[in-house]
Amino acid sequence: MSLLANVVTRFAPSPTGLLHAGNYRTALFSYVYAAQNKGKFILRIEDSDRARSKKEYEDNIVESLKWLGLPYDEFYRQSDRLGIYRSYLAKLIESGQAFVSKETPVESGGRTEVIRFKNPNAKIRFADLVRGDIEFDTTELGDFVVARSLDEPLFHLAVVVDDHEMEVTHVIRGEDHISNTARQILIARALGFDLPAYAHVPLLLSPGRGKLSKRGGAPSITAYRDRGYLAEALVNYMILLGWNPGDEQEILSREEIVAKFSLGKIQKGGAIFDEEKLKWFNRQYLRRLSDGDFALHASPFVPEWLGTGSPAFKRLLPLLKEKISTFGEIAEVFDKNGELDFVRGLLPYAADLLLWKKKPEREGARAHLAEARKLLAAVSADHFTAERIKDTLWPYAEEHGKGDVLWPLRVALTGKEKSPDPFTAAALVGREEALKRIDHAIKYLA
RNA sequence: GGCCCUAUCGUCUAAUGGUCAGGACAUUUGCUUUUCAAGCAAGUAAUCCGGGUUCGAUUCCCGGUAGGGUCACCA
Repeated sequence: MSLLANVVTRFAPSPTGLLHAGNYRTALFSYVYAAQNKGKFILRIEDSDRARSKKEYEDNIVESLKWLGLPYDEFYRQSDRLGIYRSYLAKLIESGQAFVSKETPVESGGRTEVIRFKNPNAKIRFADLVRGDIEFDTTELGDFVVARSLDEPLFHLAVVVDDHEMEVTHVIRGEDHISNTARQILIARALGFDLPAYAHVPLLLSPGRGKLSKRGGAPSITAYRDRGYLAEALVNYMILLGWNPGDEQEILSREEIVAKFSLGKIQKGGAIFDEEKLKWFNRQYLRRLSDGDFALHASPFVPEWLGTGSPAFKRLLPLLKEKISTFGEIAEVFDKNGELDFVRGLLPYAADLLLWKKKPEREGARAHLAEARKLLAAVSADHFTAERIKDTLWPYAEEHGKGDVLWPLRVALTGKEKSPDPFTAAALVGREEALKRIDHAIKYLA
């Protein structure tokens, strides 16, 4: 990959709502492309619509980028740059390429004049880095509005001025901007600017194949964080939506992504965001975490009675690591009726649950339980590990039928239809508690 | 509706003017120390349709169809 000189890309969202994965995927493309070329990545808040823009959304954008690990080199806010737009607007008017237009207000109290761009009605053609040549006849656009007044520039004017002033070389954005490009090129030409390269990436689609949108129920990026997804997993999944390195590798480190990325290999069709596959990626990343990092990420979801510092959590950790796809699931497994809440205490269960459905014999179950108890009692508290317990019980279980012995034991220990194996369960609750629960089950069956 | 864009398994995608059209997720089945999950193994599953060009097209061209985007004093 040859290095392009002075690459500058930007992510230019408007803070009018919480942004979703589709928005951040284009940010990711921009970031990666800049990083690959050792260029600059700019965050520009497009808040020229003052009425709809909110600081909280801007904060969320900054927070999301930080979480995803997409640091920007420069930060701008359009509302801080009104003077700049004003001077360019004045230039356009002076040269006769824009004019103040008298309007009849559509609604009462509406504006009576706006600034319109004098459309030369040209055919615009540009080479898109993703989709090739695109041609537009701008005649149909008419003399479009570029500002409400000198101090109230509109989107197209602000974008063109900013991209020029910030020396943006590559405009990487969603394909919903394709038809805006012609207008923006017209303005840039009028101002005598050099044009940036354009790369319009396909949109992310909802499962219903519509554009991913807030209204369509698309979660914000911070919602994924709050549900216990790993940023690296999300980034890995997002970069593969509409792009791939050309081989069959799917798990890609940040370095590999930056090294292998290429605008030309971006897909032209839209891609559906599939949460199932995201979960799979998350599981892959989650399993590679060290125990310390795992505990750190798990912490917000671990119930208070457990705590990540407890010995109990330490024992639970390997189990959790293979059981969950997202950290949010930790809260579920420890919930009442969750798979692992037996660790906290035994919930009432039906005596019949102790009977293995393939051979539901009360007496047999009772006898096996009694024998298992005897074997278990022989293991000292110091050696009460899943491995040791298994070694102790295994020969007996083999001899008398694994299901016959193990099923009742597991239910006695956990009170649940679904749970970890009885050896692990016993180790998890500890020797005293395990014996107590087995005693309880034996009485229960009497 | 005008304009623009797109089209490979259910989903994300790979590949090629000649391949058994490959991989991953999901799904199905089997295996693994009782259950559930995980893991492992195997299986099902795709080139939108119609014309051309060509010895040969999923690949190139045209048309159709379908889907998406956009048509603001929003961005």
